[in-house]
Amino acid sequence: MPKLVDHAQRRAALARAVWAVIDREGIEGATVRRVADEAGVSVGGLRHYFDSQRGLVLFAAQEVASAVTARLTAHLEADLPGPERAQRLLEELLPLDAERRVEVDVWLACLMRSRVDGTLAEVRRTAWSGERHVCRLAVAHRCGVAPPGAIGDELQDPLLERRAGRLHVFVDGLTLQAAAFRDRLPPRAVRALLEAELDAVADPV
Amino acid sequence: MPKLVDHAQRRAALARAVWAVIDREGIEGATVRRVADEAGVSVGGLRHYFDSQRGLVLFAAQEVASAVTARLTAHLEADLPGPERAQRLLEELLPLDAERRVEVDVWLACLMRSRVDGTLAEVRRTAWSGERHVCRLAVAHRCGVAPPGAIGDELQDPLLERRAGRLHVFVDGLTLQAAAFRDRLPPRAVRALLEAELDAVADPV
DNA sequence: TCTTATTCAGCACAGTTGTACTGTAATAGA
DNA sequence: TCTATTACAGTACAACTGTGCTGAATAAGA
Repeated sequence: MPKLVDHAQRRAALARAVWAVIDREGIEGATVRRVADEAGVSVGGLRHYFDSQRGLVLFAAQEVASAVTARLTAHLEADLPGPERAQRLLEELLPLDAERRVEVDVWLACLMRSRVDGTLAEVRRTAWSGERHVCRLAVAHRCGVAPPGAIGDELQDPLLERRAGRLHVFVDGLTLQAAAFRDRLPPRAVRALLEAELDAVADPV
Repeated sequence: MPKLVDHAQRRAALARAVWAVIDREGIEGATVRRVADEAGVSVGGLRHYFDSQRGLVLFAAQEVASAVTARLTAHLEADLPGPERAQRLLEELLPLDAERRVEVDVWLACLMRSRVDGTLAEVRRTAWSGERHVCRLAVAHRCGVAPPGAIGDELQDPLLERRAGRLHVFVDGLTLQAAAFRDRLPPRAVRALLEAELDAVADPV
């Protein structure tokens, strides 16, 4: 046998190449040839790990979810006061630096494509549930109430559950605007808007 | 000379064909051939009105802005109580029926592409300013203060100006979620969320 | 050392793409 | 009636696309 490559790690690296190409040329530029060039392999080599281009893009989208989830769990394991933890959690979803900007760009591109590409529709649904869960966690930590246990569990207080829904919409708007109108919404402004929104979440009990 | 066709009207009809194709197959499906098929002309016939595919897509995006603007001015000329006018104005930006859903899908697709297609970058900027203006108008009409005169003019009350910015983010989030997660956010829920947000805009003066 | 499964590179191929080009039918103005 | 111009259809072509295939280099296990 040859070098005996770590299959999962190799696929992850190729997914990062997809991110780089999408970041540079948009999702329409994410062709097998350009991704292969970006990763420094041939089309045949790429095809050894992904049997179709759709599978490649799908995996790249799933890797975005994985990367975000990893950072979120790290924040949840860290010892932080509730309000600050709420802010940090939601900031992980926003394009506040180069890394998260790429993730958001890839994610939004795949989100749009999921309308006509069925293979992406499933990851879109799970991402919505996951993001809603993060919003509920943020509301719970901001207000000092018990966080929901599993994904899909609503907050006990109906008012706070409603506010989590509103927060979800707001965070998505912040994501879209910060990604599409980068010049109008620099990271500082994004953080300030998010902070104000979290204050409003906890305002009158 | 032949039939002596109305050039502008013909271009508008072809732009609608672009909408239909993007709605059905996404922006990647908006090739000259498929648009020509949709419009019932040949590629040569299409090229007689648009000398490039990018120009075709650009015009289709501009036509979205035109359609929305036309409806907005109609609402502004109608005689309605302030709060209801505010709601109606913002509802024109949201995918609440089939027509507006197509517009939003086309717009979001072009917005994403504008990151890598310079010809779309300009229309993106003007759209942001226009949408911000609509949000300021909505806040002004909801709160009974003087609406801004020209696009770009801020609200006199800094608090209300800040709330217009927040409303802008929220409306974009609502647009994105309603378009991408149609099953989770039916039109009724979208309207309710918007109404609650407008109530919050006018809540404590 | 030999075998054999793994990791890739490279090419082939059919289909699609944007754009340029030619030809043709049609009609307004002379 | 003649002519020049407009509105298309159709074709051509080079570039690019995803995918299938072949084959070579590699190194772990016999």
